[in-house]
Amino acid sequence: MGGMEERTLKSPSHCTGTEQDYDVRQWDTREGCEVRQILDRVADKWSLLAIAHLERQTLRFSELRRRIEGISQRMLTVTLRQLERDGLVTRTVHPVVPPRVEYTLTPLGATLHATIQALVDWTEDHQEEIAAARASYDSRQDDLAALS
Amino acid sequence: MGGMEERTLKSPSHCTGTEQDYDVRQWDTREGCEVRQILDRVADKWSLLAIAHLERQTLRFSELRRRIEGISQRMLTVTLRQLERDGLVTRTVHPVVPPRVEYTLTPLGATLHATIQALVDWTEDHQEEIAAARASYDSRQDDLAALS
DNA sequence: CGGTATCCGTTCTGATACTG
DNA sequence: CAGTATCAGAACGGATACCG
Repeated sequence: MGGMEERTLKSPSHCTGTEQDYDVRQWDTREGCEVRQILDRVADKWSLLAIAHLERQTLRFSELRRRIEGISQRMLTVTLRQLERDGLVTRTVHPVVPPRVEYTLTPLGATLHATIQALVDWTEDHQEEIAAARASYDSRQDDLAALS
Repeated sequence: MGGMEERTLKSPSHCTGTEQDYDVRQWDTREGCEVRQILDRVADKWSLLAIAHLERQTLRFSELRRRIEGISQRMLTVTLRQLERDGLVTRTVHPVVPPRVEYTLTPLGATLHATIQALVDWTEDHQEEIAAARASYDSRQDDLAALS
């Protein structure tokens, strides 16, 4: 999703500008819109998983890596750094050898967890409907293609 | 995010496989996991916006395009096709000239709207905290860099 | 109007190698 | 252990041109 090189904090507030007549207007695409930017981060695949796994427990880097199956070391590092920067995760380095680095949700991160869980729950609850819809759509497409 | 060329429906169910001892296990990264795949789609930037704008109203292609500022014609088409395939959006073609194509949320899509809105609301509610966290993190980084 | 097809630069991501 | 650095391939996404 969005890059991470922007450090433009031009319009920190609600992106009100050219008014439109819908309640979705606060979070559309305008340049410098904070909400959209944060949403991109928060709706990110790996971020979602990391936050979910950190619920109510502190985990080490390698523990997280094992739990989030399929994530590369690089992506886990990048994701955790972003979450740390956003104040959603705390990173604690214990000055021992070998190094021990622990990650925890901040209170802010904890509040996000519930919301994320709702999205995950929705997905679980409706996965069969979606799979069915896809199968149906695909077979219709196949039928159309067969007419050629 | 995820590509759209996979039509593998190998494990349509809950991704239970190599068991792990956490409640997040149902939606991790294993190959063929439906939940993760759907989540990627649903958490997509443009999908979110499209669904949000379609709440309680039918919109034409061009209307959607105007409302979702910054989306290209191609991305809108791609997004709407995905949502249609997933059974979240209905596409109705009126056989008139010039063509008139209308999009509506399906009942399934409507149930997703509430969840998405919760995520958006969270983002709006906490955007200042996040902006502050970022600023704080960045200045700390700058301080560190200054020591070189 | 509502697309589709194509080209192409940008971003993302995984693999690999190396380090304190 | 917990990274960082680098590189290459894949995916994303915009611009453009064309069509029913």
